[in-house]
Amino acid sequence: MNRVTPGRRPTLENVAARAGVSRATVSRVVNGMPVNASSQEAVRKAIDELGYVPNHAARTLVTQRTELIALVLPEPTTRVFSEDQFFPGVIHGVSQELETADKQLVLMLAGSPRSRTRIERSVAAHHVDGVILASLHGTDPLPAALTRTGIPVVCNERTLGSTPLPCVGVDNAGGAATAVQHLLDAGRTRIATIAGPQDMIGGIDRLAGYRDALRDSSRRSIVAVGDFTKDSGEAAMRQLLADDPGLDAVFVASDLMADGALHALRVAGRRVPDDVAVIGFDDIALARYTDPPLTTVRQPITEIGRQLARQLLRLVAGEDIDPTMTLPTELIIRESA
Amino acid sequence: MNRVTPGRRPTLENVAARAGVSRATVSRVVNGMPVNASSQEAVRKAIDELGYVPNHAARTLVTQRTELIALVLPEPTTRVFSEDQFFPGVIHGVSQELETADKQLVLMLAGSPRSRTRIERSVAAHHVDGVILASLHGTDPLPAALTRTGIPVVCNERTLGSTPLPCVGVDNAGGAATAVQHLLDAGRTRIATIAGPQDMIGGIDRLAGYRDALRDSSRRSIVAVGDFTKDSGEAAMRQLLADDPGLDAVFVASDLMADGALHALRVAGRRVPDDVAVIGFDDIALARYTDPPLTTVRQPITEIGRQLARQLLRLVAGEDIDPTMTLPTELIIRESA
DNA sequence: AAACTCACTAAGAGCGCTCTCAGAAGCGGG
DNA sequence: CCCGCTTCTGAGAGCGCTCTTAGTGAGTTT
Repeated sequence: MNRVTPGRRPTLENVAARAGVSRATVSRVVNGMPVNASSQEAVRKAIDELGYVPNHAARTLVTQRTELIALVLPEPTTRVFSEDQFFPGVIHGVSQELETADKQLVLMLAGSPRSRTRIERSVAAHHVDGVILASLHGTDPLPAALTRTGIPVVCNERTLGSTPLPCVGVDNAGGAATAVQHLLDAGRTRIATIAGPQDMIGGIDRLAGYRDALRDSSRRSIVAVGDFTKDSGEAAMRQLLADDPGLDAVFVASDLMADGALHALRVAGRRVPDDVAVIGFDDIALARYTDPPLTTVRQPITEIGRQLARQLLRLVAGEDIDPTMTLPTELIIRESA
Repeated sequence: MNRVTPGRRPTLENVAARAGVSRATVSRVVNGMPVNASSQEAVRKAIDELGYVPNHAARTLVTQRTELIALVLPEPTTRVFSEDQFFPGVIHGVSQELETADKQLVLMLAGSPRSRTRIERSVAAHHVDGVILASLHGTDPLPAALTRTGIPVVCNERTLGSTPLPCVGVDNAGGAATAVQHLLDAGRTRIATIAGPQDMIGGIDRLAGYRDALRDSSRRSIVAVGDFTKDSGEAAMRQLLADDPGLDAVFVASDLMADGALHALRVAGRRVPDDVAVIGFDDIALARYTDPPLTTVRQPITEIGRQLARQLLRLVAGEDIDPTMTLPTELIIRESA
């Protein structure tokens, strides 16, 4: 029975019959392996006429490759759907790179415990060839669980937990230090910081960079902690002003918090940058529109996504990679400092 | 050979051998069909001990279902990675709904022509069970191409082209009319609008709603057109002020454009809402932070995503659905009008 | 006690593809 | 003119699962 059953998609078998060759030959043509020109032609013709498209599941079953890459996002964090555009940027970079490799992107939001179980099951079932993990908190058990499945995993920012994972991050400490140095160079003397959450690499390292730069200059550190949201930045700024009304600069660990800080400063009657200089971190779209436009440390978000995908693809292909990759940041000078 | 080959994942066969039953029985247990309690127990035990996870590809091959749903986003539009948070919201809703149905989300960005071909091929290969199409421009050939594959497709906003597609949208015209009515009720007499692009449903219908409401009140319409971006809103506002310096209200077809308009008004020395009242559309996060906070027409973005997924799942399950679904909007009154 | 029903389970045939392996065909050299 | 060599092609065996079709044994009826 090699007739094309109506209502059913044509198979390799049908194409082979129509072209007068064997299944194997059709398979070779489809996969670009060397085949006699005349059969090649016959097969192509048959494929066109039949509108044949290879069945993905059947291919996966034998090759053991799904051509699917999962991007796992920890949904409940403030970042996923916040204004900072971090995840859209990463998605953009990842999907660019996957496109050139002809893989598809499966988006998995790790919100509820239920969804985490689902993700683990799905990965264990070899539903995907590899996993990109984004911005997990230190205590998260997901990396360990996924590593156990044997599927390649990469992560943005190094993991805080005990499971070491290949990762690509940005030079948080270096970027922060550059920002603080810029403030020092401008003659600022009482430089505070609004740090991010201390259970995330970004929060920790940016604070460390701030401290490093200040220590070198033997000035006192003045620290408040936020959670990367605008509101928390505003609150932290008020706190700092209360603690040290004489501060003349503040390095803020995220642009969103910096926006909040600018607000608090305005309310407190301080002029930016005249009275207080402000530098943010991230260079999100908003940074160009704050009042005044925000001087900030840019992190190459799309590039992070791209490299994440590239590293993972290497792993999937069985190549060795350098387990840590750090991308440079860049100080973007606008008007707030 | 029913031994578990090392380095290879256990199969149904292995589980069956270990539990002392047939493959079919294991399959029944896995799929929750009625099975004798004792064999059930034995099978569960064997599954646990072996760490068995069903092979997805094999199952797909026979059931013809992939449990995958594609979300196709037209990448080059201004919206995908802009600040308006539309797509993140839709993704959120979609993935919520897919989670309850135990399906996975495949994200496809339709940017380059190459990527569109890839999407078509992928869908034609039955790589996914259904497709959600978001915000396509009227001239896009993708809906027609996808419909041809026989895979269920739903779309947000009705399509402008010739291919009618099941869709879920919001009451753009109604929302716009409500906003304009609110301005009329407040005694405004010269009400302008900044419309969105006229090749997108949102742009067209919101303008239509504005016109409807104004026609009923027999006032003149004053129209400028933007492209949903902040900059275009600012430019359009300047244009309107030049055209009719006496206007006392403006309905803007998106919050992002409204933010730009507020800026232009401030620069022109008009007070909001005293001199000019402003109403936006969307109710994005930013709307609460503009100066003054923006009165706007909220569209239930997450709910759109949820309903999109729900409609598609019905289609995939072979059920009939009402091809058009319109969700209500809500006027959120803040300080700009 | 024999016949018959009923609830399960076992066996086996695919699903559509890849890939190994052996055989066919083409080709120059002895 | 035949043999060994290379290059292609075809047949067939799976990949791991579902689902239909028989078949088994226990329980019920007459």
